Amino acid sequence: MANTLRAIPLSTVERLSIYLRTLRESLVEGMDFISSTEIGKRNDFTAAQVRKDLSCFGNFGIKGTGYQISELINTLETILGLDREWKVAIFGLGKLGGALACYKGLKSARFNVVAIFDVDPKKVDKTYKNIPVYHSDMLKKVVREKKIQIAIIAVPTDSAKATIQRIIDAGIKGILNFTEARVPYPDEYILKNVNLAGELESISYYLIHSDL
Amino acid sequence: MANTLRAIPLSTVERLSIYLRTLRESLVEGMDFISSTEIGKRNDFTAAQVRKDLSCFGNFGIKGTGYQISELINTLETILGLDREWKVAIFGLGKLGGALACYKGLKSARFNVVAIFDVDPKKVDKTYKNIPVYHSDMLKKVVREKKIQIAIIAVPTDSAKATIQRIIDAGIKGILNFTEARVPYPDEYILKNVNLAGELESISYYLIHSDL
DNA sequence: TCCTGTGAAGTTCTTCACAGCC
DNA sequence: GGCTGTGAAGAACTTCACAGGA
Repeated sequence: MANTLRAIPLSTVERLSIYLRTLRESLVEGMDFISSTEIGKRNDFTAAQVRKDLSCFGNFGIKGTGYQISELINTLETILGLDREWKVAIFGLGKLGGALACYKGLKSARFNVVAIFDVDPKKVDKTYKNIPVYHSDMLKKVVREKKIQIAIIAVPTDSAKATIQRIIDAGIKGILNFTEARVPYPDEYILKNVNLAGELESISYYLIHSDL
Repeated sequence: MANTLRAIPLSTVERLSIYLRTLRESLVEGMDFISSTEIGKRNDFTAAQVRKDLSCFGNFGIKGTGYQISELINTLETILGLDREWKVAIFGLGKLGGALACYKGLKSARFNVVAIFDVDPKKVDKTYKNIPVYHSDMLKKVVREKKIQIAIIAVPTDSAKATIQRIIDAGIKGILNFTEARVPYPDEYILKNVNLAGELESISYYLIHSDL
């Protein structure tokens, strides 16, 4: 059954993103319908997992046939909130911040970078790839005026904690953090950490512990 | 009890990285011992979780006192394989690849970028930040000569699948993939995906579904 | 007293297996 | 025959709660 927004696990939501990518890919390949088995095969999930995930939100499939691809794409985009434009700000115009500002995957997925913040006088009050660069002191004002909803943190480690705190205080509820700083945040916020060092460290762990 | 390398869940390994960061931080603060409660508090885990994770690998704590910080740092570094140098290659010298090549967190954690691969004649056969840049055709030869163990993928989407396949064929067993491509890989390999769009999509999901 | 280490209990997530429909 | 949707079973992970040592 369907359509509750209660208690969907994060892992399910993350898989929806992956299913969506697979659906777009198979649409490009000219397919009309796709089965849970095929979605699973392309991503190394079980078919039951795929069906269970989708059934959290409704009955989208046709028995004996599978899922109508273009329809399911629309459905998943709506579920994930990709049917609207999100206003994103990047904090820190270093190498990583610059790379993220240029990243094609963002714009194409309705994540629109409308502001960059930095503290370097040489960077501030100019534009970078047509995106205005503001001094971080302008945070609250710009966030209010531009209705920024999502922050991406790519500042140096030593200023990360303070930056995140100010972003929380400014009321930006969605935060993607590329730094190592960890900051407590209110329940109604969502803060996700991407930890490059941590990823490599678990790779290192498994490389030395997979005996064989 | 202790010290089996059986069946440690990925989530435990990933938390070890986080504990390690916390330990280094508290060492800098001048602490000698730290309790599971304090480690938990700084990262939003329960104390029992911290103790259970650590107890997978041995009895490192002192009852009534906690964990001796510098000792536990050494222990975790050994467990995670950070007591050796890892040779890393970056594939794709675009904005992201360049940012990763410069990233301080890598070198300081024993991940040494010893080669960059690209196909652009303007970039190949030069150095970038003192790291030699090779044409991707040289993959097998360079991997063998430099004993590269870990690959970071930052190539454009359309060449990603083929690149990853060639890296697998070349026998690099640890792969960190920043592209959207998904490729099946042998069991003894470890391939981790960092999906920026996916992270933002789950933020988007929770922003619209946290009623309140 | 304080804090660890850990069985047992509890919770959450995944897979199984099959009824029902195309 | 093929495939979905789903309750039930199973597996995996987390928390509880307490014995025991510093």
